Amino acid sequence: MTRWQPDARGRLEAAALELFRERGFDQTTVTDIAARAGVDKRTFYRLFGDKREALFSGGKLLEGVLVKAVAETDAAPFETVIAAFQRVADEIFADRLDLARVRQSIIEGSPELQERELRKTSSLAAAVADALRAKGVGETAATLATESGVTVFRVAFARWVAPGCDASLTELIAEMAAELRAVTSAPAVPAPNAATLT
Amino acid sequence: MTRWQPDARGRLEAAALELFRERGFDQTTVTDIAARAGVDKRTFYRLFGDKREALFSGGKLLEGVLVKAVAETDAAPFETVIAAFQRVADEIFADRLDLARVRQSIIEGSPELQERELRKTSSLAAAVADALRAKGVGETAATLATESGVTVFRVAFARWVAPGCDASLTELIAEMAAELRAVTSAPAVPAPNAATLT
DNA sequence: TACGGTCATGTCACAAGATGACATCGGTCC
DNA sequence: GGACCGATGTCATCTTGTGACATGACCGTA
Repeated sequence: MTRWQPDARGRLEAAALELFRERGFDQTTVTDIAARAGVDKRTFYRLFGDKREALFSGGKLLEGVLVKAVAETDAAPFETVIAAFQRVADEIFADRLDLARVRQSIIEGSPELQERELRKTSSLAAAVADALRAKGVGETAATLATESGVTVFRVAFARWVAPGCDASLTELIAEMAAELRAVTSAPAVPAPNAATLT
Repeated sequence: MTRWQPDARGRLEAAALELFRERGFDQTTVTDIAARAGVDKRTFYRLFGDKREALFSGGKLLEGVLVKAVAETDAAPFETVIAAFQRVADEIFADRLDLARVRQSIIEGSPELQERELRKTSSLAAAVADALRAKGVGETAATLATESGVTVFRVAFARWVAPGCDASLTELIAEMAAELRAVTSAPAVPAPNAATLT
């Protein structure tokens, strides 16, 4: 039998990232991942629900920071969510651009991973909305502010990891938030020009 | 060999819906579905990419109506998307509330199906954003208006299928759009009271 | 009627994902 | 030492999903 391996979880995550990058997600079997990490396939499934989860372990950390930020911020719902994402951008993503790009390119190469990412995002949104409701924000407002905030973050994130972008994620979030406000503000009535803050 | 069956696709969709409702998604095998429809498992996989797809066949129709509506409407981006969803609500969903409820309850019972639904929604959004860009709407505005519109639709839809709701989907969409505008409008400056249309 | 296409389907085989049941090893507590 | 326990390995099995090939129905043509 193979000797016991410390930090099986970390080793498996690293092995999975490497293999997905080298051969692609579909071309990598769970047995391959386990072999590279020096553990059994069964151990992989005890630590991760399925093959995709090996790529999405950071989700819990993200959720924690986000929820905490929401709880601590005192502003209107949408502004609170935006501020929370900006905090996450600083604390978690700022110095991990390269990793983010690798992960993103792996995800883009597999529909299965795209689905999983959407679900993770959705679950994150649910947590944020809960945090907002816990502060007394109404049901509908909490949902809409959260979803809008998530949209802003997603678009900003996509720009951030796109090649040839030198802006910081935090800046991009601010820009996209402003754009979203402009786009959803009351329709310009047939009058000549409506004054909007830009 | 089993006799040939007309409309294999329709039979399989119906069989899948029945079985998912009776036993749940996980407890139903593709072989079960095929057997009830009177065809072979292999035929199922030729008509549907995977087990989940049997529940999501209407997506293409939806996308078509939506894109057409966007192309034909002449208004600001966000308003265009909202109007398009309202048209879909009238033309497709209005008289299918019961079916929508059954489908929804099946989806809620399976994480895999939730993932697939999110992807379908995402793909729908991409199509709408493309339609918007085709009308000359800028890249960012198209994305943000679309995502916001989709959010409005999703929230409205959730209310619509919730038990004890008697409003029409179209009305709910209008309400949620107004709410979203209110939530994302510029933050109330420290001034006493900001006037907003409610 | 016979012939040759083509298209959908059935049949068989199989890799990979995922899970349950059980054995085993290392350490811990008494 | 010996009982206990948690993490791991091993084995068996089911299900998903796919490739390769055979068959049978249908269609136009000679």
